[in-house]
Amino acid sequence: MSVTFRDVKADLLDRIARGALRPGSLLPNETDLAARYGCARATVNRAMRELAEEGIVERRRRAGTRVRMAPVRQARFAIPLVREEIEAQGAQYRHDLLCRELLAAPDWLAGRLELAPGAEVLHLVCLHRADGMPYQHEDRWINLAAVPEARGADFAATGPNEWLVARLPFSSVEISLSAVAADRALAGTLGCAEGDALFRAERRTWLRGAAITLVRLTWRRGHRMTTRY
Amino acid sequence: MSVTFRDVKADLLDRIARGALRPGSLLPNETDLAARYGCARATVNRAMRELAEEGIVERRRRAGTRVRMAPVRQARFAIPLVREEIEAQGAQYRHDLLCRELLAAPDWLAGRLELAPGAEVLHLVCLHRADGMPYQHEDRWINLAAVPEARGADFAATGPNEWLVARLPFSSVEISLSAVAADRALAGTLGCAEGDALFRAERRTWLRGAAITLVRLTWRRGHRMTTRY
DNA sequence: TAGTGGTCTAGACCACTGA
DNA sequence: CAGTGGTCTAGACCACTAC
Repeated sequence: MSVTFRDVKADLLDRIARGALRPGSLLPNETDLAARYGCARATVNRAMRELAEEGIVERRRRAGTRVRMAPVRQARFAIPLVREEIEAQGAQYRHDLLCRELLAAPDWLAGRLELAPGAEVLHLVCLHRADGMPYQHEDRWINLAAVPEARGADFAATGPNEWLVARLPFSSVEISLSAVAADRALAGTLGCAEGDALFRAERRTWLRGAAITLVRLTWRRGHRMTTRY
Repeated sequence: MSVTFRDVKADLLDRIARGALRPGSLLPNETDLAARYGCARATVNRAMRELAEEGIVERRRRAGTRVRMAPVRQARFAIPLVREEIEAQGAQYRHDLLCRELLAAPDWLAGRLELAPGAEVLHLVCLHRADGMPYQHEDRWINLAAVPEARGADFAATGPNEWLVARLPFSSVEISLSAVAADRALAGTLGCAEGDALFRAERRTWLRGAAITLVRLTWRRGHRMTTRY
Protein backbone atom coordinates (compact mmCIF):
# COMPACT_ATOMS: atom_id res chain seq x y z
CA MET A 1 0.00 0.00 0.00
CA SER A 2 1.37 3.38 -0.91
CA VAL A 3 1.50 6.40 1.36
CA THR A 4 -1.62 8.50 0.95
CA PHE A 5 -2.04 12.21 1.42
CA ARG A 6 -4.20 11.34 4.43
CA ASP A 7 -1.30 9.50 6.00
CA VAL A 8 0.95 12.48 5.51
CA LYS A 9 -1.65 14.90 6.79
CA ALA A 10 -2.41 12.77 9.83
CA ASP A 11 1.24 12.44 10.67
CA LEU A 12 1.88 16.15 10.37
CA LEU A 13 -1.21 16.93 12.45
CA ASP A 14 -0.06 14.46 15.04
CA ARG A 15 3.38 16.02 15.21
CA ILE A 16 1.77 19.41 15.67
CA ALA A 17 -0.62 18.13 18.33
CA ARG A 18 2.22 16.44 20.21
CA GLY A 19 4.31 19.55 20.12
CA ALA A 20 7.10 18.16 17.96
CA LEU A 21 6.21 20.91 15.50
CA ARG A 22 5.61 24.04 17.53
CA PRO A 23 3.63 27.09 16.46
CA GLY A 24 5.83 29.24 14.26
CA SER A 25 8.24 26.48 13.31
CA LEU A 26 9.22 25.79 9.74
CA LEU A 27 8.34 22.49 8.10
CA PRO A 28 10.68 20.79 5.63
CA ASN A 29 9.95 21.58 2.02
CA GLU A 30 7.75 19.37 -0.13
CA THR A 31 10.58 17.58 -1.85
CA ASP A 32 12.25 16.60 1.41
CA LEU A 33 9.01 15.49 3.00
CA ALA A 34 8.17 13.41 -0.06
CA ALA A 35 11.51 11.69 0.28
CA ARG A 36 11.02 11.13 3.98
CA TYR A 37 7.52 9.73 3.56
CA GLY A 38 8.45 7.79 0.46
CA CYS A 39 5.77 9.29 -1.72
CA ALA A 40 5.43 11.73 -4.60
CA ARG A 41 5.67 15.43 -4.03
CA ALA A 42 2.08 15.87 -5.22
CA THR A 43 0.97 13.74 -2.29
CA VAL A 44 2.77 15.93 0.21
CA ASN A 45 1.46 18.97 -1.62
CA ARG A 46 -2.12 17.90 -1.19
CA ALA A 47 -1.66 17.13 2.49
CA MET A 48 -0.05 20.49 3.18
CA ARG A 49 -2.50 22.37 1.01
CA GLU A 50 -5.39 20.97 3.04
CA LEU A 51 -3.66 21.84 6.29
CA ALA A 52 -3.27 25.36 4.97
CA GLU A 53 -6.95 25.56 3.97
CA GLU A 54 -7.87 24.48 7.46
CA GLY A 55 -5.74 27.23 8.89
CA ILE A 56 -3.27 24.91 10.64
CA VAL A 57 -0.23 25.95 8.65
CA GLU A 58 0.68 28.92 6.54
CA ARG A 59 2.39 28.55 3.20
CA ARG A 60 4.35 31.10 1.26
CA ARG A 61 6.44 30.64 -1.82
CA ARG A 62 10.09 30.69 -1.19
CA ALA A 63 9.49 31.16 2.53
CA GLY A 64 8.17 27.67 3.06
CA THR A 65 5.47 26.24 5.29
CA ARG A 66 5.09 27.17 8.94
CA VAL A 67 2.81 26.08 11.73
CA ARG A 68 0.51 29.01 12.38
CA MET A 69 1.11 30.94 15.57
CA ALA A 70 -2.58 31.46 16.11
CA PRO A 71 -4.43 28.87 14.13
CA VAL A 72 -7.12 30.64 12.18
CA ARG A 73 -10.15 29.20 13.75
CA GLN A 74 -12.59 29.03 10.95
CA ALA A 75 -15.72 27.11 11.51
CA ARG A 76 -18.02 25.67 8.95
CA PHE A 77 -21.65 25.81 9.86
CA ALA A 78 -24.29 23.86 8.07
CA ILE A 79 -27.15 25.96 6.75
CA PRO A 80 -29.82 23.36 6.10
CA LEU A 81 -33.27 23.96 4.76
CA VAL A 82 -35.62 24.50 7.68
CA ARG A 83 -37.60 21.51 6.59
CA GLU A 84 -34.56 19.28 6.82
CA GLU A 85 -33.46 20.83 10.08
CA ILE A 86 -36.84 20.07 11.61
CA GLU A 87 -37.20 16.62 10.16
CA ALA A 88 -33.69 15.74 11.30
CA GLN A 89 -34.92 16.34 14.84
CA GLY A 90 -37.63 13.81 14.25
CA ALA A 91 -40.35 16.43 14.24
CA GLN A 92 -43.16 17.02 11.78
CA TYR A 93 -42.61 19.96 9.43
CA ARG A 94 -45.31 22.42 8.46
CA HIS A 95 -45.36 26.03 7.44
CA ASP A 96 -47.87 28.84 7.30
CA LEU A 97 -47.76 31.75 4.92
CA LEU A 98 -48.54 34.75 7.07
CA CYS A 99 -48.15 37.53 4.58
CA ARG A 100 -47.80 37.99 0.87
CA GLU A 101 -47.71 41.45 -0.58
CA LEU A 102 -46.52 43.10 -3.74
CA LEU A 103 -45.04 46.53 -3.32
CA ALA A 104 -42.43 49.05 -4.30
CA ALA A 105 -39.19 48.43 -2.43
CA PRO A 106 -38.92 50.61 0.66
CA ASP A 107 -35.79 52.70 0.76
CA TRP A 108 -33.92 50.60 3.32
CA LEU A 109 -34.47 47.51 1.20
CA ALA A 110 -33.51 49.19 -2.04
CA GLY A 111 -30.32 50.20 -0.30
CA ARG A 112 -29.54 46.75 1.02
CA LEU A 113 -30.15 45.06 -2.31
CA GLU A 114 -28.94 47.81 -4.61
CA LEU A 115 -32.32 48.04 -6.33
CA ALA A 116 -33.50 50.78 -8.63
CA PRO A 117 -35.76 53.26 -6.81
CA GLY A 118 -39.34 52.00 -6.79
CA ALA A 119 -38.40 48.49 -7.92
CA GLU A 120 -41.19 46.01 -7.42
CA VAL A 121 -40.65 43.42 -4.73
CA LEU A 122 -42.56 40.54 -3.25
CA HIS A 123 -42.71 40.50 0.53
CA LEU A 124 -43.39 37.16 2.18
CA VAL A 125 -43.63 36.21 5.81
CA CYS A 126 -43.69 32.60 6.72
CA LEU A 127 -43.76 30.62 9.93
CA HIS A 128 -42.08 27.23 9.98
CA ARG A 129 -43.37 24.80 12.58
CA ALA A 130 -41.94 21.69 14.20
CA ASP A 131 -44.68 19.38 15.46
CA GLY A 132 -47.04 22.30 15.22
CA MET A 133 -44.92 24.57 17.44
CA PRO A 134 -43.39 27.72 16.01
CA TYR A 135 -39.80 27.01 15.04
CA GLN A 136 -38.52 29.65 12.66
CA HIS A 137 -39.83 32.95 11.34
CA GLU A 138 -38.94 33.78 7.75
CA ASP A 139 -39.24 37.34 6.54
CA ARG A 140 -38.35 37.54 2.89
CA TRP A 141 -38.13 40.10 0.11
CA ILE A 142 -37.78 38.99 -3.49
CA ASN A 143 -36.65 41.22 -6.32
CA LEU A 144 -39.31 40.62 -8.97
CA ALA A 145 -37.19 42.08 -11.73
CA ALA A 146 -34.73 39.24 -11.10
CA VAL A 147 -37.29 36.53 -10.40
CA PRO A 148 -40.50 37.38 -12.26
CA GLU A 149 -41.88 33.84 -11.87
CA ALA A 150 -42.18 34.44 -8.14
CA ARG A 151 -45.16 36.67 -8.84
CA GLY A 152 -47.45 33.76 -9.48
CA ALA A 153 -45.87 31.12 -7.27
CA ASP A 154 -47.86 29.30 -4.63
CA PHE A 155 -45.84 29.78 -1.48
CA ALA A 156 -48.46 28.11 0.64
CA ALA A 157 -47.55 24.80 -0.96
CA THR A 158 -43.77 25.21 -0.94
CA GLY A 159 -42.00 27.63 1.38
CA PRO A 160 -40.26 30.58 -0.30
CA ASN A 161 -36.84 29.28 0.64
CA GLU A 162 -37.33 25.88 -0.89
CA TRP A 163 -39.06 27.38 -3.89
CA LEU A 164 -36.13 29.67 -4.64
CA VAL A 165 -33.49 27.11 -3.92
CA ALA A 166 -35.01 24.55 -6.25
CA ARG A 167 -35.47 27.08 -9.03
CA LEU A 168 -32.45 29.31 -8.99
CA PRO A 169 -28.76 28.77 -8.96
CA PHE A 170 -26.83 31.32 -6.99
CA SER A 171 -23.65 33.15 -7.51
CA SER A 172 -22.98 35.09 -4.39
CA VAL A 173 -24.27 35.00 -0.84
CA GLU A 174 -23.74 36.98 2.32
CA ILE A 175 -24.82 35.58 5.65
CA SER A 176 -24.86 37.55 8.83
CA LEU A 177 -25.62 36.06 12.24
CA SER A 178 -26.77 38.10 15.18
CA ALA A 179 -28.93 38.24 18.27
CA VAL A 180 -32.11 40.31 18.25
CA ALA A 181 -34.75 41.21 20.77
CA ALA A 182 -38.19 39.93 19.83
CA ASP A 183 -40.47 42.76 18.79
CA ARG A 184 -44.20 42.51 19.32
CA ALA A 185 -44.84 40.81 16.00
CA LEU A 186 -42.06 38.27 16.35
CA ALA A 187 -43.03 37.51 19.93
CA GLY A 188 -46.61 36.89 18.89
CA THR A 189 -45.67 34.69 16.00
CA LEU A 190 -42.95 32.67 17.67
CA GLY A 191 -44.81 32.43 20.93
CA CYS A 192 -42.26 34.08 23.17
CA ALA A 193 -42.15 37.20 25.27
CA GLU A 194 -41.47 40.61 23.79
CA GLY A 195 -37.79 41.42 24.25
CA ASP A 196 -36.66 37.80 24.36
CA ALA A 197 -33.24 37.20 22.82
CA LEU A 198 -33.55 35.38 19.50
CA PHE A 199 -30.98 34.01 17.12
CA ARG A 200 -31.13 35.46 13.63
CA ALA A 201 -29.53 34.84 10.27
CA GLU A 202 -29.82 37.45 7.55
CA ARG A 203 -28.98 36.32 4.07
CA ARG A 204 -28.56 38.32 0.89
CA THR A 205 -28.28 36.49 -2.40
CA TRP A 206 -27.14 37.61 -5.82
CA LEU A 207 -27.21 35.94 -9.20
CA ARG A 208 -24.64 37.24 -11.65
CA GLY A 209 -24.50 40.57 -9.90
CA ALA A 210 -28.26 41.07 -9.61
CA ALA A 211 -29.84 40.94 -6.18
CA ILE A 212 -32.35 38.15 -5.87
CA THR A 213 -33.52 38.17 -2.32
CA LEU A 214 -33.01 39.32 1.23
CA VAL A 215 -34.25 37.07 3.99
CA ARG A 216 -34.27 37.27 7.76
CA LEU A 217 -34.58 33.96 9.51
CA THR A 218 -35.35 34.17 13.22
CA TRP A 219 -35.44 31.04 15.31
CA ARG A 220 -37.50 30.35 18.38
CA ARG A 221 -35.96 31.01 21.78
CA GLY A 222 -33.00 28.91 22.72
CA HIS A 223 -31.87 27.95 19.24
CA ARG A 224 -28.22 27.10 18.80
CA MET A 225 -26.11 26.67 15.72
CA THR A 226 -23.38 24.16 16.40
CA THR A 227 -20.37 22.79 14.64
CA ARG A 228 -17.49 20.49 15.49
CA TYR A 229 -14.09 19.97 13.92
CA MET B 1 -1.22 28.87 -21.65
CA SER B 2 -2.82 25.66 -20.54
CA VAL B 3 -6.27 25.27 -19.11
CA THR B 4 -6.18 25.59 -15.34
CA PHE B 5 -8.47 24.03 -12.79
CA ARG B 6 -9.69 27.53 -12.06
CA ASP B 7 -10.75 27.93 -15.67
CA VAL B 8 -12.69 24.70 -15.50
CA LYS B 9 -14.24 25.58 -12.19
CA ALA B 10 -15.21 29.04 -13.32
CA ASP B 11 -16.77 27.71 -16.49
CA LEU B 12 -18.78 25.09 -14.64
CA LEU B 13 -19.91 27.64 -12.07
CA ASP B 14 -20.90 29.95 -14.86
CA ARG B 15 -22.93 27.26 -16.57
CA ILE B 16 -24.68 26.55 -13.32
CA ALA B 17 -25.34 30.21 -12.66
CA ARG B 18 -26.69 30.70 -16.17
CA GLY B 19 -29.01 27.77 -15.84
CA ALA B 20 -27.37 25.65 -18.53
CA LEU B 21 -26.73 23.13 -15.77
CA ARG B 22 -29.85 22.98 -13.64
CA PRO B 23 -30.12 21.74 -10.08
CA GLY B 24 -30.24 17.97 -10.13
CA SER B 25 -28.71 17.59 -13.56
CA LEU B 26 -25.83 15.24 -14.26
CA LEU B 27 -22.48 16.59 -15.40
CA PRO B 28 -20.32 14.74 -17.91
CA ASN B 29 -17.72 12.49 -16.36
CA GLU B 30 -14.18 13.62 -15.73
CA THR B 31 -12.70 11.98 -18.80
CA ASP B 32 -15.19 13.62 -21.15
CA LEU B 33 -14.82 17.01 -19.53
CA ALA B 34 -11.06 16.76 -19.74
CA ALA B 35 -11.37 16.08 -23.45
CA ARG B 36 -13.78 18.95 -23.92
CA TYR B 37 -11.63 21.43 -22.02
CA GLY B 38 -8.42 20.09 -23.52
CA CYS B 39 -6.76 19.39 -20.20
CA ALA B 40 -5.76 16.45 -18.03
CA ARG B 41 -8.33 14.58 -16.01
CA ALA B 42 -6.57 15.60 -12.81
CA THR B 43 -7.33 19.21 -13.67
CA VAL B 44 -11.03 18.51 -14.05
CA ASN B 45 -10.90 16.42 -10.90
CA ARG B 46 -9.56 19.26 -8.84
CA ALA B 47 -12.13 21.69 -10.20
CA MET B 48 -15.01 19.35 -9.46
CA ARG B 49 -13.63 18.33 -6.10
CA GLU B 50 -13.55 21.94 -5.01
CA LEU B 51 -17.08 22.50 -6.26
CA ALA B 52 -18.13 19.50 -4.21
CA GLU B 53 -16.37 20.81 -1.09
CA GLU B 54 -18.19 24.07 -1.54
CA GLY B 55 -21.47 22.26 -1.69
CA ILE B 56 -22.27 23.24 -5.27
CA VAL B 57 -22.22 19.75 -6.72
CA GLU B 58 -22.51 16.28 -5.29
CA ARG B 59 -20.23 13.48 -6.37
CA ARG B 60 -20.74 9.77 -6.06
CA ARG B 61 -18.73 6.98 -7.56
CA ARG B 62 -20.38 5.30 -10.43
CA ALA B 63 -23.34 7.69 -10.16
CA GLY B 64 -21.37 10.68 -11.38
CA THR B 65 -21.51 14.34 -10.48
CA ARG B 66 -24.75 16.28 -10.09
CA VAL B 67 -25.63 19.89 -9.40
CA ARG B 68 -27.01 19.97 -5.90
CA MET B 69 -30.73 20.50 -5.55
CA ALA B 70 -30.23 22.69 -2.52
CA PRO B 71 -26.88 24.36 -2.99
CA VAL B 72 -24.79 25.87 -0.25
CA ARG B 73 -25.50 23.94 2.81
CA GLN B 74 -22.51 25.31 4.61
CA ALA B 75 -20.92 28.61 5.37
CA ARG B 76 -17.48 29.26 6.71
CA PHE B 77 -17.08 31.81 9.44
CA ALA B 78 -13.76 33.09 10.59
CA ILE B 79 -13.23 32.98 14.35
CA PRO B 80 -10.44 35.49 14.82
CA LEU B 81 -8.74 36.40 18.05
CA VAL B 82 -10.59 39.27 19.67
CA ARG B 83 -7.50 41.38 19.49
CA GLU B 84 -7.31 40.95 15.76
CA GLU B 85 -11.02 41.47 15.34
CA ILE B 86 -10.78 44.77 17.18
CA GLU B 87 -7.59 45.96 15.53
CA ALA B 88 -9.01 45.08 12.12
CA GLN B 89 -11.71 47.65 12.83
CA GLY B 90 -9.04 50.22 13.41
CA ALA B 91 -9.71 50.36 17.14
CA GLN B 92 -7.33 50.15 20.06
CA TYR B 93 -7.33 46.82 21.88
CA ARG B 94 -7.18 46.43 25.63
CA HIS B 95 -8.40 43.90 28.10
CA ASP B 96 -9.15 43.72 31.80
CA LEU B 97 -8.98 40.61 33.91
CA LEU B 98 -12.12 40.75 36.05
CA CYS B 99 -11.86 37.49 37.87
CA ARG B 100 -9.35 34.75 38.51
CA GLU B 101 -10.21 31.92 40.83
CA LEU B 102 -9.03 28.42 41.44
CA LEU B 103 -11.71 25.93 42.39
CA ALA B 104 -13.14 22.48 42.09
CA ALA B 105 -15.20 22.10 38.93
CA PRO B 106 -18.89 22.66 39.59
CA ASP B 107 -21.07 19.78 38.47
CA TRP B 108 -22.41 21.44 35.34
CA LEU B 109 -18.87 22.14 34.17
CA ALA B 110 -17.58 18.67 34.99
CA GLY B 111 -20.43 17.35 32.89
CA ARG B 112 -19.74 19.62 29.94
CA LEU B 113 -16.03 18.85 29.91
CA GLU B 114 -16.15 15.23 31.03
CA LEU B 115 -13.95 16.00 34.03
CA ALA B 116 -13.37 13.78 37.01
CA PRO B 117 -15.50 14.84 40.00
CA GLY B 118 -13.78 17.58 41.95
CA ALA B 119 -11.21 18.27 39.23
CA GLU B 120 -9.38 21.52 39.75
CA VAL B 121 -10.17 24.28 37.30
CA LEU B 122 -9.14 27.86 36.74
CA HIS B 123 -11.98 30.28 36.23
CA LEU B 124 -11.20 33.48 34.39
CA VAL B 125 -13.40 36.37 33.40
CA CYS B 126 -12.04 38.93 31.04
CA LEU B 127 -13.40 42.02 29.35
CA HIS B 128 -12.01 42.92 25.94
CA ARG B 129 -12.26 46.55 24.97
CA ALA B 130 -12.18 48.42 21.68
CA ASP B 131 -11.03 52.01 22.10
CA GLY B 132 -11.81 51.62 25.76
CA MET B 133 -15.42 50.57 25.20
CA PRO B 134 -16.55 47.10 26.26
CA TYR B 135 -16.45 44.83 23.22
CA GLN B 136 -16.49 41.21 24.31
CA HIS B 137 -16.95 39.37 27.57
CA GLU B 138 -14.91 36.20 27.99
CA ASP B 139 -15.90 33.69 30.64
CA ARG B 140 -13.43 30.82 30.65
CA TRP B 141 -12.80 27.60 32.55
CA ILE B 142 -9.48 25.82 32.14
CA ASN B 143 -8.88 22.22 33.14
CA LEU B 144 -5.71 22.46 35.20
CA ALA B 145 -5.02 18.76 34.91
CA ALA B 146 -4.62 19.27 31.17
CA VAL B 147 -2.89 22.65 31.31
CA PRO B 148 -0.99 22.88 34.60
CA GLU B 149 1.10 25.83 33.40
CA ALA B 150 -2.05 27.95 33.42
CA ARG B 151 -1.88 28.01 37.20
CA GLY B 152 0.92 30.53 37.25
CA ALA B 153 0.23 32.41 34.03
CA ASP B 154 -0.20 36.16 34.00
CA PHE B 155 -3.50 36.66 32.25
CA ALA B 156 -3.45 40.37 32.86
CA ALA B 157 -0.61 40.66 30.36
CA THR B 158 -1.96 38.29 27.73
CA GLY B 159 -5.63 37.36 27.51
CA PRO B 160 -6.51 33.76 28.30
CA ASN B 161 -7.51 33.09 24.72
CA GLU B 162 -4.25 34.28 23.23
CA TRP B 163 -2.28 32.61 25.97
CA LEU B 164 -3.84 29.24 25.26
CA VAL B 165 -3.73 29.56 21.51
CA ALA B 166 -0.05 30.42 21.48
CA ARG B 167 0.83 27.60 23.83
CA LEU B 168 -1.32 24.70 22.79
CA PRO B 169 -1.91 23.01 19.52
CA PHE B 170 -5.45 22.05 18.77
CA SER B 171 -7.11 18.78 18.19
CA SER B 172 -10.83 19.10 18.44
CA VAL B 173 -13.25 21.96 18.88
CA GLU B 174 -16.98 22.45 19.22
CA ILE B 175 -18.49 25.85 18.66
CA SER B 176 -22.05 26.75 19.40
CA LEU B 177 -23.62 30.09 18.49
CA SER B 178 -26.70 31.47 20.17
CA ALA B 179 -28.52 34.52 21.40
CA VAL B 180 -28.74 35.21 25.12
CA ALA B 181 -30.42 37.80 27.29
CA ALA B 182 -27.94 39.87 29.28
CA ASP B 183 -28.06 39.01 32.96
CA ARG B 184 -27.23 41.61 35.56
CA ALA B 185 -23.52 40.85 35.56
CA LEU B 186 -23.16 40.84 31.78
CA ALA B 187 -25.20 44.01 31.46
CA GLY B 188 -23.02 45.74 33.98
CA THR B 189 -19.81 44.62 32.37
CA LEU B 190 -20.75 45.19 28.76
CA GLY B 191 -22.60 48.40 29.49
CA CYS B 192 -26.00 47.42 28.18
CA ALA B 193 -29.42 46.95 29.72
CA GLU B 194 -30.39 43.82 31.57
CA GLY B 195 -32.30 41.55 29.19
CA ASP B 196 -30.67 42.94 26.04
CA ALA B 197 -30.16 40.36 23.30
CA LEU B 198 -26.48 39.48 22.96
CA PHE B 199 -24.62 37.28 20.53
CA ARG B 200 -22.72 34.43 22.13
CA ALA B 201 -20.26 31.77 21.06
CA GLU B 202 -19.55 28.85 23.35
CA ARG B 203 -16.45 26.86 22.58
CA ARG B 204 -15.22 23.59 23.99
CA THR B 205 -11.71 22.43 23.14
CA TRP B 206 -9.99 19.09 23.49
CA LEU B 207 -6.40 18.02 22.99
CA ARG B 208 -5.95 14.37 22.18
CA GLY B 209 -9.20 13.48 23.89
CA ALA B 210 -8.65 15.51 27.05
CA ALA B 211 -10.80 18.55 27.69
CA ILE B 212 -8.77 21.72 27.84
CA THR B 213 -11.19 24.54 28.19
CA LEU B 214 -14.73 25.81 27.96
CA VAL B 215 -15.25 29.42 27.06
CA ARG B 216 -18.28 31.63 26.60
CA LEU B 217 -17.67 34.69 24.49
CA THR B 218 -20.41 37.28 24.61
CA TRP B 219 -20.24 40.32 22.39
CA ARG B 220 -21.58 43.78 23.03
CA ARG B 221 -25.03 44.63 21.73
CA GLY B 222 -25.45 44.64 17.99
CA HIS B 223 -22.54 42.39 17.11
CA ARG B 224 -22.78 40.46 13.86
CA MET B 225 -20.80 37.59 12.51
CA THR B 226 -20.68 37.83 8.75
CA THR B 227 -19.43 35.78 5.87
CA ARG B 228 -19.57 36.04 2.10
CA TYR B 229 -19.00 33.55 -0.64
C1' DT C 1 18.49 34.93 -8.24
C1' DA C 2 17.80 30.67 -6.19
C1' DG C 3 14.49 28.06 -3.69
C1' DT C 4 9.79 27.37 -2.54
C1' DG C 5 5.18 26.24 -3.47
C1' DG C 6 1.54 26.04 -7.43
C1' DT C 7 -0.03 23.60 -11.02
C1' DC C 8 -0.44 20.68 -15.25
C1' DT C 9 0.32 16.24 -17.61
C1' DA C 10 -0.13 11.47 -18.88
C1' DG C 11 -0.59 7.29 -17.18
C1' DA C 12 -1.92 3.95 -13.88
C1' DC C 13 -4.42 1.25 -10.37
C1' DC C 14 -8.12 0.86 -7.35
C1' DA C 15 -12.54 1.33 -4.45
C1' DC C 16 -16.87 1.78 -4.63
C1' DT C 17 -21.54 1.24 -6.13
C1' DG C 18 -25.60 1.69 -9.07
C1' DA C 19 -27.56 -0.17 -13.25
C1' DC D 1 -19.78 -5.96 -13.25
C1' DA D 2 -18.74 -1.98 -15.69
C1' DG D 3 -18.20 2.86 -15.13
C1' DT D 4 -17.33 6.55 -12.05
C1' DG D 5 -14.59 9.14 -9.07
C1' DG D 6 -10.32 8.81 -5.80
C1' DT D 7 -5.70 8.88 -5.61
C1' DC D 8 -0.66 8.14 -6.53
C1' DT D 9 3.36 8.77 -9.55
C1' DA D 10 7.14 10.93 -11.95
C1' DG D 11 8.30 14.56 -14.36
C1' DA D 12 7.97 19.20 -15.87
C1' DC D 13 7.47 24.26 -16.05
C1' DC D 14 6.42 28.36 -13.82
C1' DA D 15 5.28 32.32 -10.42
C1' DC D 16 6.51 34.33 -6.76
C1' DT D 17 9.47 36.29 -3.28
C1' DA D 18 12.79 36.28 0.45
C1' DC D 19 17.41 36.55 0.64
